Amino acid sequence: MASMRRVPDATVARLPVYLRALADVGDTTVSSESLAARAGVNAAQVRKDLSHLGSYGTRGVGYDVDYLVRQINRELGLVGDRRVAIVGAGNLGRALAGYKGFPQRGFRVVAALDSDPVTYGMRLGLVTVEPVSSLTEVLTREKVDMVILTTPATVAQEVADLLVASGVTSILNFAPTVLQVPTNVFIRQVDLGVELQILSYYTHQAAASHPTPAGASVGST
Amino acid sequence: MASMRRVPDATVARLPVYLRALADVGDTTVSSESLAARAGVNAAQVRKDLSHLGSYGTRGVGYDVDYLVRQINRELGLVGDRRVAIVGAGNLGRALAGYKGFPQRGFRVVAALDSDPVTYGMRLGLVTVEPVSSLTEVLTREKVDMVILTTPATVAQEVADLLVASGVTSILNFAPTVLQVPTNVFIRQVDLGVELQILSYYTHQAAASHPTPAGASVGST
DNA sequence: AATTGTGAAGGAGTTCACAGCC
DNA sequence: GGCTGTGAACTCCTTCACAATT
Repeated sequence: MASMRRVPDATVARLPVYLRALADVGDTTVSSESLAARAGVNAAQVRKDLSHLGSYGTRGVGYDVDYLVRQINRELGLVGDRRVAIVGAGNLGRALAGYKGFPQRGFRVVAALDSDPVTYGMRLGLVTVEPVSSLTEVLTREKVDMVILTTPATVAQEVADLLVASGVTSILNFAPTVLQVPTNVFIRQVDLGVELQILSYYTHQAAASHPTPAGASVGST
Repeated sequence: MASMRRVPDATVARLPVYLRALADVGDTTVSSESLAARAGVNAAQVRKDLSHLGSYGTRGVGYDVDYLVRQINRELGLVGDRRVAIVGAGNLGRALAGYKGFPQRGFRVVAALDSDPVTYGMRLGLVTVEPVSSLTEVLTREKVDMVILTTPATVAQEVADLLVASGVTSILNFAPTVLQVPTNVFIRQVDLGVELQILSYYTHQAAASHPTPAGASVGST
């Protein structure tokens, strides 16, 4: 049965991966087994995950690819384009402004802001860097849905407070800081240093078991 | 008791966060409560996590900050500097080459490679882009410990095969692809599109419950 | 008095295994 | 015969609650 609302967090985290995998299925239908292989998970997992969205498969056949893609997109709230602002125009912010993967998946970078006057007027991809002092105005003008935060850690909390005050409720945070925000604001944290450190642990462990370097591949979330 | 080897994955993923949090504790000791607040987790969680490394705290007092930092670093295998190569010198690869957070945490970018002749000789931070055709040679010459993969998705698997053949066992993959690698190779996947899509889900859900926009903050891993 | 370390309870996520359907 | 949907078993992770320790 479909409705018994609330999809588990772990499932939500995998739906985008299924979406990615479905993009290069040649056929019009796909089995849980085949989709699982492409997404790098267990087939039972795929079936359980998809069952949370409803009974969209056909026994003996599999899932209709196009239909499934539509259902997952709907569940993720990926309807029209999402409008994204990048706050912090350093190395990383500049690279993300031009990242092809965003427009491909429906995320349009519509503004870039920084606190350093040197950057004002710089062109990043399709937008021009504006002063962070006009934050609220820019967010309103560009109808921003979500913010990518790429400031130094030292000012990240301060900027986050401003964002919250301006009504932003979705932040993808690259600053290596645990942001304090109200509970109605959603944060996803990406810390590249942390990723490398975790990787370091597993590599180190595998190396420690000298003779047999057998280990397990480590996923993400 | 300390040893009953094997620290749970969930704990490993939090150790770097504790490390980050410990960096700006002013005092010489810290309580699980205080550390938990800084790291954004529950105090019992902190205690259980740290108990996996051994009994390094003092009842009634807390944990000695310096000592704890050393123990966590040791557990993560963060001893000397780690040598990192960036494969794929596009937008993202170039930005990561100059990312300050890496050297700060002991990750030195010692090489950059790309398949496009236009990029050969380009200076990224401290290194010069070399052709991916000399991959094996460069990895050996620079004693590379881990690779950051920032190629387009289309060639990511192909390049990963090359890396594996050259003996690389740690890959931080930014390409939106599930890489097929032997079990002795460790992969961490960072997919920026996926992060935004997950964020989109929670935002969308919160918006759907119209009148009361109360939600929960979403962590990362 | 304060705070750790941990057994036990509780919750979440995964995998199995098979009935049910095409 | 092939494949989904799902209850049940299992494993992993989190939180509670308190005895042990300084």
